[in-house]
Amino acid sequence: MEKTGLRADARRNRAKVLAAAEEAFAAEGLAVPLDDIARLAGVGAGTVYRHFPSKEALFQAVVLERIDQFAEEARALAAADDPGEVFFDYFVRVIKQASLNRALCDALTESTGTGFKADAGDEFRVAFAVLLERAQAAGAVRADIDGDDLRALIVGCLAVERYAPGSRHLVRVVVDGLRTP
Amino acid sequence: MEKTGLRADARRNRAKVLAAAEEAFAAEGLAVPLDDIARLAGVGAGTVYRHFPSKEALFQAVVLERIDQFAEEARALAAADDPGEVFFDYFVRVIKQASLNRALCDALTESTGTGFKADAGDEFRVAFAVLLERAQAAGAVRADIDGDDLRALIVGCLAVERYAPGSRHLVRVVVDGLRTP
DNA sequence: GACGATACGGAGCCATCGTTCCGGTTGTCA
DNA sequence: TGACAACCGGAACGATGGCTCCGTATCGTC
Repeated sequence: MEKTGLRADARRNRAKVLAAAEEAFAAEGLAVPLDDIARLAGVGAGTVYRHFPSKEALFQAVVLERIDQFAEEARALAAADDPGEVFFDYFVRVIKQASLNRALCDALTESTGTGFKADAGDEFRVAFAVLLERAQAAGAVRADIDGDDLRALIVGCLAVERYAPGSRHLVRVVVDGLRTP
Repeated sequence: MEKTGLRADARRNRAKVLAAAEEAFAAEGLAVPLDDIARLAGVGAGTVYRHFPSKEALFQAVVLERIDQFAEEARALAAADDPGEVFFDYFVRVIKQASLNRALCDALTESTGTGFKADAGDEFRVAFAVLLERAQAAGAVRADIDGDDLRALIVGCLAVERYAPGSRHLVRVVVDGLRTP
C-alpha cells in the first residue's frame, strides 16, 4: 500500500490522490473525470499519472482493497453456525454496502473483465461461494444456483437499488426467491 | 407515424433513418453513435437531424412504439382467466424481449426521466399494474409490491440477463420471490 | 424544360475526457 | 549551500461524439 523509496512529497501526493479517488469514485463511479479527482486531491493530472498508469489502474487500486475486505469478512463467517442466516445476512450486507458506493457498484457490475475476475475479485467469489454451498448443504438455499449466479443476482439487486433507491423490500423478493422452495 | 406533407425523398429517408435506428439501437442501445445510424441508413448526419431534433428524440420514436406494444398486450390480458399465470408469463416475456433488445433495455432502465415516465411508458406501467393487482387479488403474488417495485425488478432482471446472458433460472429466482410466501 | 422551394450530405464546430509532455520547482544528500 | 535527480502542474494533444451550417442536388409545379 504505502510505496517506499519515494520522495516525501511524492508519497504525500500519492496518498492524497488515493483519498480523493476513493471519495470521487464512491460518489460517481468510474464515470468521474480524472481531472476532477486531480482537482479534489489538489494536484495536477500529470501527478496522478506519475503514480498510476491509467485511470482504470487507479480505480482498481481503490476498489480491490474494498472487495478484499468483503472476501475477508466472508472467510471469517465460513465456519459460523446457522449457515442459512449467515449467508442471507452477508448477501444483504454486500448489496447494501455496494449500493452506497458507486465504485463498488461499477466494479461488481463490470462484466467485460478489467481483471477483477482473475484478480482479487476472485477471492471474493470463492469465499462467497463457500458460504453459499454451506447454506445449500443446510437446506436453506435452493440447490440450482452457483457462485456465478450469485454474482449475477448481486448485479441485479444493485440495478434495482439504483433504480429505486431505498426500497429494502425488493431485495427481500430476491432473498425469498433464493430460499429452498 | 408516416409523416405526410413531406417531399417523396424526404419521406423515404425518414423511413430509412427509422429502420436503421431501430436496428442500431436494438443492437447497441442508446450508446450507438448517431453517425453510425446515419451511415447504416445511407444518409448524412444532417438528414437525421432534419427529421428528429436530437438523438434522444429519435431513440424515443423508435422505442415508444415498442413499449406501447407491451402495454397493448397487457391490456389484452387484463380480463383473462388465471391472473397468476398470466402475470408471471407476461413478466417473463417482457424481460425476455427486452433482454434481446438493448434499446428496450436502456429505455426501461433509464430512470432519470427522459419522459418515458410521463409519456407512453406510463400506459405500460398502468397496464402492467392492472395485471399485478389481479394476480395479487387472486393470491398468486405477494401483496407488498406495487407497480413501481415491479418496474424496478424488471430493471434488475435485465441487469442480471446482461451480466449472465441466457441463465433463465435466475429470472425464476425473482419469480419465485414474487409468489405469495 | 425551368425555377423556386425543399431536402441532402458531410465537413466542421464545440465540448468532454484520457493521456502525454515539458519548463519550472522542490526534496535530498554531500 | 549547491547541485542533481525526482517530482510537479497544467497546457496541449488526440479521439470521440452530438449537433450545425451551407453549398449543392433533387423534387414538384407551371
